[in-house]
Amino acid sequence: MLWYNISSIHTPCRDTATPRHGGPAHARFQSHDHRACIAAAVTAADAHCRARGLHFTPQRRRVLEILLDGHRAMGAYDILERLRDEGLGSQPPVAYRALDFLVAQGFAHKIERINAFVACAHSGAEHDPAFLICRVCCAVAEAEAGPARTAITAAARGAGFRVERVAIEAEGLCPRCAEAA
Amino acid sequence: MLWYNISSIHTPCRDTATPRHGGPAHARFQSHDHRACIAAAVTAADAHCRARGLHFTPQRRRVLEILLDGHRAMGAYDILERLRDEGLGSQPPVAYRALDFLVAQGFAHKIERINAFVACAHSGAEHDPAFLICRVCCAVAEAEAGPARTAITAAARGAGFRVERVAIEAEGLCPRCAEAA
DNA sequence: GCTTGATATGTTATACCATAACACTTATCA
DNA sequence: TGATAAGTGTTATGGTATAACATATCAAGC
Ligand SMILES: [Zn+2]
Ligand SMILES: [Zn+2]
Ligand SMILES: [Zn+2]
Ligand SMILES: [Zn+2]
Repeated sequence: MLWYNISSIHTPCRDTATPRHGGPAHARFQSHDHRACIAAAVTAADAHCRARGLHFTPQRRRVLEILLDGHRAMGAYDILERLRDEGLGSQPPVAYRALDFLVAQGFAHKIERINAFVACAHSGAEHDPAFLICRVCCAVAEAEAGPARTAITAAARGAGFRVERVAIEAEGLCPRCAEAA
Repeated sequence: MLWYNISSIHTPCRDTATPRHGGPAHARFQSHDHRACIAAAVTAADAHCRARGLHFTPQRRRVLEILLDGHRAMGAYDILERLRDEGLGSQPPVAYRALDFLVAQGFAHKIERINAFVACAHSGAEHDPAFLICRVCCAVAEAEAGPARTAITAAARGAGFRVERVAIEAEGLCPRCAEAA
């Protein structure tokens, strides 16, 4: 189970601090080599693209690194801000194009509930993600949705609907906030 | 299984016609008394509010009627347009407040994937909705998500996460578009 | 009735999210 | 090396949602 925080959404998390690796709150990797974990994910993405003849361009790579580095769900404009600071782009389409690519390749996921993006916790391996979103602190975790996906796919088949993708997003209380309440 | 169409979203359904009851496409109620079905849902909402001391105000009632009448997923601004035409409100908060109320009471659902709202197909009875969204024609159906919800709730419990609400939204091909393909 | 607090509405302004469109560059391959 | 596809830079705009504050309405107790 991976925990991320999101930085800038409407409510109730506008004022949420933006924890980094080793920071407060729901960071899961309290004592791992985050630099190495970023490198591993980027390397995996690189190999994936190389094998398929896709262009893992500097911009796309950098956006993935930013998502991995933040280790939390981020809005497209959060990412754009980082890119701008680094001179890698200044207009929304720059961020959205890179994010579209990363999502299409499975290196990142979009969380519809909060209009945010998060690096995949599984290095692009085939999987069915579900997201657990804390309504108090806005931390986000990626969980396995295999059984739930199977259930909804079966239900849909009964209605003649052919499922291609499933978004499962649960809202509730993360362990920390549940304990505080 | 209930089918709705949505009227104004980004892609790929910008140009989608806005089917009404008895109209084309995925309307389920091809031969029922839609006027009566609207009345029944409104009456149920009225009773629900009366029992709880909630104010089922004319605005809220009218927004529910609009959703029921359209019999499809609608954006907040679609609804606002209707309200404006009828002299019942002209600014975004008017629509959003009514929608927030309806969603909170279970009379309507929000579909995150397409930023749209739809009248509940079960007159507010306790249930776990999942939505099936056709990526070609943007039709939307409400299905039962009980087993899937159970699965994801169990998975979350394993992570110490306490689930309160689950949004399950499947994207794929509706029967009609699957057949056409 | 009148006060009072809670709830709902009217309105302005603004913030936030996402894409269309077009010019230009870079990569790929025959 | 010319043709084609893919990626990037940039401007402008469209679509979604809320903050904030003034006003009105409702419900309950005095
Ligand atoms: Zn993932
Ligand atoms: Zn939390
Ligand atoms: Zn009907
Ligand atoms: Zn369809």
